[in-house]
Amino acid sequence: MLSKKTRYAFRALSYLGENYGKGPILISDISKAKKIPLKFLENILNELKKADLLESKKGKGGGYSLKVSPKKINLATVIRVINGPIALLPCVSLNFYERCEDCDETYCGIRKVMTITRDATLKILEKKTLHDIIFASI
Amino acid sequence: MLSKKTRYAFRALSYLGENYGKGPILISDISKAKKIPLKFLENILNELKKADLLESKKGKGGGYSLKVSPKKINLATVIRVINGPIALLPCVSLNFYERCEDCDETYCGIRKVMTITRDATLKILEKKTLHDIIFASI
DNA sequence: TAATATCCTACCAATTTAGTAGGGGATATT
DNA sequence: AATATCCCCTACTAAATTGGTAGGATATTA
Repeated sequence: MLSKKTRYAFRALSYLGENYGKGPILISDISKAKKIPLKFLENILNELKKADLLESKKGKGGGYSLKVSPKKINLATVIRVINGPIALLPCVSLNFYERCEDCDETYCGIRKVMTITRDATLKILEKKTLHDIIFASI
Repeated sequence: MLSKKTRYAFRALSYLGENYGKGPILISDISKAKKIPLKFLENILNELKKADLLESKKGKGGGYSLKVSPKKINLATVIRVINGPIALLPCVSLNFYERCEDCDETYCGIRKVMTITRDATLKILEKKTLHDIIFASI
């Protein structure tokens, strides 16, 4: 399950995507529009910025904006930044790999299935972008 | 990510699958063979029993055994019993559905993607069985 | 009735989640 | 230069979840 924080991230990014090209957007605007607790949102946007998905500007006229077009931000990237691994087991994660104790990976049946599952999931989440979720309703 | 408990469940079920048809197996045997803390395993097996995947017998000569053949126990079922929802959002879960607040499901783009993801995942996890993970190495 | 083995209730420490509080620092305007 | 604006950073906290442990109750067999 994705955390509430991740769902907030998607909603905030959608708002920024809808306003892409219009200059910096205030945290407080996003907070109001998407009903996300302000200080929590501050934290989320900052993490997305550190992950290079957003850029920010301080002072009057400042705010956050997408660093690249909504078509270039895929959902797998967002989930990894805010939620963590996409795979169901650490030993099949591409970005957060951790070895299993007491398990020979070559012969582990669970690992084989979880690898297939990971690939199927990634095929979708890496293809779908912010643009897709913004304009899904049309 | 699947919990440690779920991974224990898979390992315990694999052991029971390997010994299918041999009568009741002791919790302590599974615990030793698969290196799972005894009392924790007790709890896990009991939950699997309540979910109708195992049957148990008390007293001397007792223990746990699979209620049906390893070919009839799919991984999605096990995950749902021990880990919970398979979907990435409650609003797209088939077995643990919960409505989103502040979201029109008909037009929610995130929901659409997460539905596709869920279906792709289930297609694999509902098809793969205990038998598959036991004999994956061959 | 004694031994065996599961079942049940309750507890516990560590970690994660979902925030809140408050000030610091950069920027723009007046 | 002063001030208002707005992001940035550190620290704290309550509640829930995770990963167990302890101990006795209950059922079964010999």
